[in-house]
Amino acid sequence: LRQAPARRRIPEVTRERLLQAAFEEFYHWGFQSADLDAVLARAGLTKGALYHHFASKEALGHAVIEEVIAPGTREHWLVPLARAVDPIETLIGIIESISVELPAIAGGCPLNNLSQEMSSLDEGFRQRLAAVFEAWGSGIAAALERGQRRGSVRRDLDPKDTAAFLIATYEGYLSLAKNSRDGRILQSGKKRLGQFLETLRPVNRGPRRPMIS
Amino acid sequence: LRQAPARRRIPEVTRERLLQAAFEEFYHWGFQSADLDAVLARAGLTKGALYHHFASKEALGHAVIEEVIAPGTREHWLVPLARAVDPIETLIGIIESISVELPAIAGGCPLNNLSQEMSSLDEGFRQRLAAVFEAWGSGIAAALERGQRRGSVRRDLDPKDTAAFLIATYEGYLSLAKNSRDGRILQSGKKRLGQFLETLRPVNRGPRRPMIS
Amino acid sequence: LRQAPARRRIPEVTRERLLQAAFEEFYHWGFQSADLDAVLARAGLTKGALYHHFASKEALGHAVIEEVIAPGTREHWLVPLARAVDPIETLIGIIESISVELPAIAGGCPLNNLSQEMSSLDEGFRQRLAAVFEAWGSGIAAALERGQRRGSVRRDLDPKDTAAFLIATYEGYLSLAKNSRDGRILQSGKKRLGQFLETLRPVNRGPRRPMIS
Amino acid sequence: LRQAPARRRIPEVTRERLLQAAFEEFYHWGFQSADLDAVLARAGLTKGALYHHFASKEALGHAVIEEVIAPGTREHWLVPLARAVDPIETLIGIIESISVELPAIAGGCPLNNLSQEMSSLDEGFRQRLAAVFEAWGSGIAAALERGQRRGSVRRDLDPKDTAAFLIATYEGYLSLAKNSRDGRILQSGKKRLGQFLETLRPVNRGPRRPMIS
DNA sequence: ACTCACGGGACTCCCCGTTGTT
DNA sequence: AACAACGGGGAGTCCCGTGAGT
Repeated sequence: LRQAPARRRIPEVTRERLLQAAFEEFYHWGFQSADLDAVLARAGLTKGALYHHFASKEALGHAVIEEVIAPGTREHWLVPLARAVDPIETLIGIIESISVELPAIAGGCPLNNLSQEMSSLDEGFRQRLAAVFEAWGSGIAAALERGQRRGSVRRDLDPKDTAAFLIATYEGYLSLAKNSRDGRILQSGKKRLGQFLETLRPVNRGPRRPMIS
Repeated sequence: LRQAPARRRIPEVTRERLLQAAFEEFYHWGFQSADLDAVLARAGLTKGALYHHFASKEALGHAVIEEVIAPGTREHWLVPLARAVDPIETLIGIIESISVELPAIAGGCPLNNLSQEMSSLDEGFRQRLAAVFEAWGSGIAAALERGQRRGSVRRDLDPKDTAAFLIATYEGYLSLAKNSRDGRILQSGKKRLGQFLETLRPVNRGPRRPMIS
Repeated sequence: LRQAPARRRIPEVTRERLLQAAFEEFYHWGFQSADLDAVLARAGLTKGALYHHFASKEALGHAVIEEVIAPGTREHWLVPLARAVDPIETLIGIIESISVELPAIAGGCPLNNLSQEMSSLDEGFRQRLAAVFEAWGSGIAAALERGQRRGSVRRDLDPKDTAAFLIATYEGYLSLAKNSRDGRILQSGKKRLGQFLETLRPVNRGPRRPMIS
Repeated sequence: LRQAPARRRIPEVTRERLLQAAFEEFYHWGFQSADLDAVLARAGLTKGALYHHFASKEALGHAVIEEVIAPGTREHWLVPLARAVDPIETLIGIIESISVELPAIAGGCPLNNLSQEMSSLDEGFRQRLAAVFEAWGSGIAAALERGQRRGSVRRDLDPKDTAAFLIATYEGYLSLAKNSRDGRILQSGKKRLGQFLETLRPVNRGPRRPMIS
């Protein structure tokens, strides 16, 4: 009549489940309006587990940025770019892979969502989010620089500036698409960004001229 | 020519004060986290006045979109564009006029803020915000079309598409600037957008070639 | 270009509309939970009219008892009984006329409803309601006494006591029917009361013996 | 044999204290007008405890019916009747035991009070209250039937109908007494009900004739 | 390491009543 | 006599956090 071994208590797993559940609730409701009880229900845990691993809701939010959102950006953008031989081709591939289906666009970009909501309210959020944006921009810029050195990217462009333009336009289109619930607007954005990326190639490599230095 | 002491019981003024105070609180804290008591304190009114003019916080939010945010967009973008002889010059002027000072960029775009927060949570918000985006895009597109007919805008571009690109990039840069608290990133964006707008001019009018059709 | 004569202001009519609307709202929601704004909407009037005619919600409630409920009891019970040649026949007729349809029984007895809710909370209500009950009981008792003098009612019964029994049983059945939403229970009660009333006839007039003195 | 200091964190006790305090407040003020803060003050607890045990005021009301009022009826009526050898004697005993003192009659019957107030407003209340009435009536009817089989109750009466008459008249008298604040009216009712119950005995057992078949 | 019961502070909404006005 | 605008006090609900216990 022994008790089943049940779920072994593995703190790392518990922490990960909390982070994942919190990410999903924050993503849907925003950080401030998210309900910790809903997070716990989703994770199948209780208050005690949460406050054992995190000091407060705010700390949980910070951890979500650092341990869920930042790694997500890394996997989606930075890792492929770091491995890329031709950064432009890689960026085009990433842009292409963005879903234009409703469930995806209706949620928007987690990073941008949190940033819009919290960056002006909590300095701890802002700095952590800024760090993610910075890493994102730096990763793109570094890839472009390597491309410049290797000859796959025009030399007369500013990598940092170009990266910022890419990110801004990308986030802007996601934002518009989220509100309009219209996949076509995102489709149009993907096309524009693709065309822009083509102009970043060296002149002798293609017939196109650069749009913006 | 003395103004009456007034101040007492002018419903239009009261309503306007409520809307303005609500706009400011919503702009700062987001809609869901905004405190109606703070709105009332800012407006110098009480619960009775609010409940008399608006059925709920949600109704107040809807009214803020329609009666504060939408008119703001109209005044800033649509009116100048409607009067414009050269739409490109006008758009460049508007872009130029954007402040890069911290207090301005730290808040972000009211329209985009509300949209990010509420469009996926409340259909009433989403539709009203979408209507503002739609009017904004249509206003730019109409101005570009007129420019095409009058010869001040290249004929080989799609007005709607171009308008969407402008808005997306504009909002994206505002978003990045808000989080980074760095005016330089917005400065860079303004420059990029200005350069892009120049490429929309007819070819014979300038030496530049268009970047994106 | 003269303004239409519109509704002439007839204070008595306004007061009556307020009382009627208040009665209906109180009947449905109970006094404490009734909403004065709903009363006014039903009456097609506004706060000013109400507080011109009544000092407070409480005063309105008092007036409803005295000017709506009490007259209702008078018309339904006292007037027929006062005119009655044979009080027993008259009482049977009144009992027979009670509707067993759902909309009627679901509301219950207005007098009893208010009494249950308010008599232990507000002495002003209690006294006015007690006065209505007292008049009701006295009216039945007086009719029975006249019947006794005229020979149409058994002389070995106490009129006051018999009246109280009638009212109690009548209200009790209405109460049960209201909760059960079952007309059959009220039907059964009407039958019982009718049989009881028959036993009040003098012995030589019918074969039955009285149940309770 | 010392009792632990206890008092801390025994959910069943806490829940019971909430139910009891709620019952008393509802009994005095009516459900809708009862103040949850008063309930909590009476129970010596706070909002958190209430919200932990009950989802809403409505749920608390439902629980009060099922866990306070229904058991009260069971103990007072159903248990004695279930054990009764002579149901008529038992019923007379119960009726006799009703207090005619002011504090008791001023409150009225908790079941009837709630029923009057809520049965037409909330279907959840109505059904739960109807279930209590149904159990009450069935308990009396079952006891009468047993009496009929054993010869202690007249066979020419309908048990269900007779039970309904008893309950209706009982509740009606309580209602009148509550409003009049006069114990004599309830005294009179108890006498009437006692006399009626005597007529339910078999004919050969006593000299009396039945009043109502 | 995690559970459960509970504390307690807002926040939105409701609604009675008042005031200035026509 | 009646209206519209507004004052202002809670009421019910929500939800973050704590603490004893296992």
